[in-house]
Amino acid sequence: MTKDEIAAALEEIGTLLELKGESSFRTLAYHNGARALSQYEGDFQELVSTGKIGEIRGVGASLAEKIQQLAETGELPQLTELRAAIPPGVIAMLKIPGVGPKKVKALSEDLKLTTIDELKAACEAGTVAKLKGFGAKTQAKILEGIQFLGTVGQRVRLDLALPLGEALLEQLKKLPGVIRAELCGSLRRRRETTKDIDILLSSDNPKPIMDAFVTLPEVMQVVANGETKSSIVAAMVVDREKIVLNADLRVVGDEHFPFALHYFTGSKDHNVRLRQRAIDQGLSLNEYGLKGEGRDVKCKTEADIFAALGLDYIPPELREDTGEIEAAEKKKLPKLITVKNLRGVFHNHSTYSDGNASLEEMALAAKKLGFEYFGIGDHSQSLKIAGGLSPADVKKQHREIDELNARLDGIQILKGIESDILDDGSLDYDDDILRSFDYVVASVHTGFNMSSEEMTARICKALAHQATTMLGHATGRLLLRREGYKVDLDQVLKAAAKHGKMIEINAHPIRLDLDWIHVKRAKAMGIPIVINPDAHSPGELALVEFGIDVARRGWLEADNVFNTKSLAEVLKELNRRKAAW
DNA sequence: GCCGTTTTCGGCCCGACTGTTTTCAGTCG
Repeated sequence: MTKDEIAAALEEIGTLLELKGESSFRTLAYHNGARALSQYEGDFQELVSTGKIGEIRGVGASLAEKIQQLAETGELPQLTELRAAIPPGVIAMLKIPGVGPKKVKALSEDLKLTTIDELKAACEAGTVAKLKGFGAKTQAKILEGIQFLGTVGQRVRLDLALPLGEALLEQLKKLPGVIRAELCGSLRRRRETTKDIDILLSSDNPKPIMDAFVTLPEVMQVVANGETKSSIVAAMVVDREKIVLNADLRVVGDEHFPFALHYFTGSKDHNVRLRQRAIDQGLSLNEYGLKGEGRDVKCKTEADIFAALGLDYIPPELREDTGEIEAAEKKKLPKLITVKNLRGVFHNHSTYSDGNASLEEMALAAKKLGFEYFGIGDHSQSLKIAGGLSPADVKKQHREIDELNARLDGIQILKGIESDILDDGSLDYDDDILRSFDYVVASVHTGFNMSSEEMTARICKALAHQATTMLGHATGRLLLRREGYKVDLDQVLKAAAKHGKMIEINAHPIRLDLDWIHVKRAKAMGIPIVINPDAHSPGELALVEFGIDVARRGWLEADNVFNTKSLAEVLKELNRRKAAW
């Protein structure tokens, strides 16, 4: 077993033990061990062969033995037994918001429920409410949660789906007879979540390619295996999670490739509009070609298709029928930002709060990515659970930053804070301390159940505060896990514009908040956007790439994004803001 | 199950919130 597969197995044991009612400290040890293992950057095979797995911090004698066994045999009796004792449907119940291990244990043991469907039926019959510790409200909340899961379906986050899609694509590209191959669909458009993987390739000899596709190591199940289209269920461990997705492969002759690429990239709405445009010009567009009366319009690339229809090339991220065709016609498409435009980041954490690396380690990692500046934005004092900084901690951190800036070359650390927006909309320190920061990221972490009116007023008040530089994760959503708090984002955008504040695209792939639709609105209102990784470890700094995807989907150019500016320009602007306070 | 220049036993980020209770359990971040 690979390191990541073992980490996933430990994660699974931890979860299964939770459902059996094990001590939370013991189950936490499995989850911690899994994370420690997956983040280990040295040579894992060497650790296995020399029996030194226990040297990883967070892995003790017991876990080391289990890891060793999994690495050598791929099996562990403990895991096999746990899996046999707890049905997958019971584990799935954990995904219902508001339902944790204790509730699942009661539902599965006392009511003998084994699937979400059975749970739904039990709620509708009213039997759940009669269970000790449960009640009418809990029962209603569970039903609501199940409905939420239903609307989410089996979607998978971009950062988890992409590695699986790319793994399949790379293997296909190596096969003999493949001329061109690309990911299509929502993965190519870089949507936040995806429900299947679409792959297109061109070849003159599809049969052997199809046969190879349905026997790739990631294949769990073959759904269809034809000449031009095959479907599989594919699985891969990504970031300690087992990702399962449908994957479709379509093979076309190379002369059809650009048309099929455009067709299967979508979106559907974009395609409908483009086909209509073709009809208006006396042409007909489908996945096999662009045809006029008795003639084919030859196209070698997608750009040729757009050109034939009188349009500039439209990047996949913009193909949502939100005005891109009109803009392409007028040659007014944005020159989209790329990850190379970023010169620094502002919202990151260190061991001062809930990050897992020191300030210096984080700053050096930022330098390695080519950044000129690294802004720290640890949590503020009231967020105790995340190790929020007391005023004394702030002073200590600032002294360390001064010392590091004197010592380090090629990277400047900026003194920021992620200040909680308190329930009444005020910030989390008094003005004297707030003045000691170069900038303030204001974010909501508590009181998610407020009404939309209250939450909107709360955030708008924080935006009116002179110390606030930018708004962090605007809705607090966690993709496929938790809806954001209720807030009127249009009012928030108005307040940001009025007070000259920036808004963050939180690039962490579980958030991607502000979403691309509101990013586009923010751009139209002249609000500067900041792309922040919200990194809690050095490796997470690279997550900015997912923020770039959102920015591109929101039509942003480099000029619209504050952290494309040089260190000198950034300092000048931050100082200007402080001077105006 | 992990960890330790105060500990090899006894802790383990901890407080808010909700819904169930009548003093607390479960969930969340």
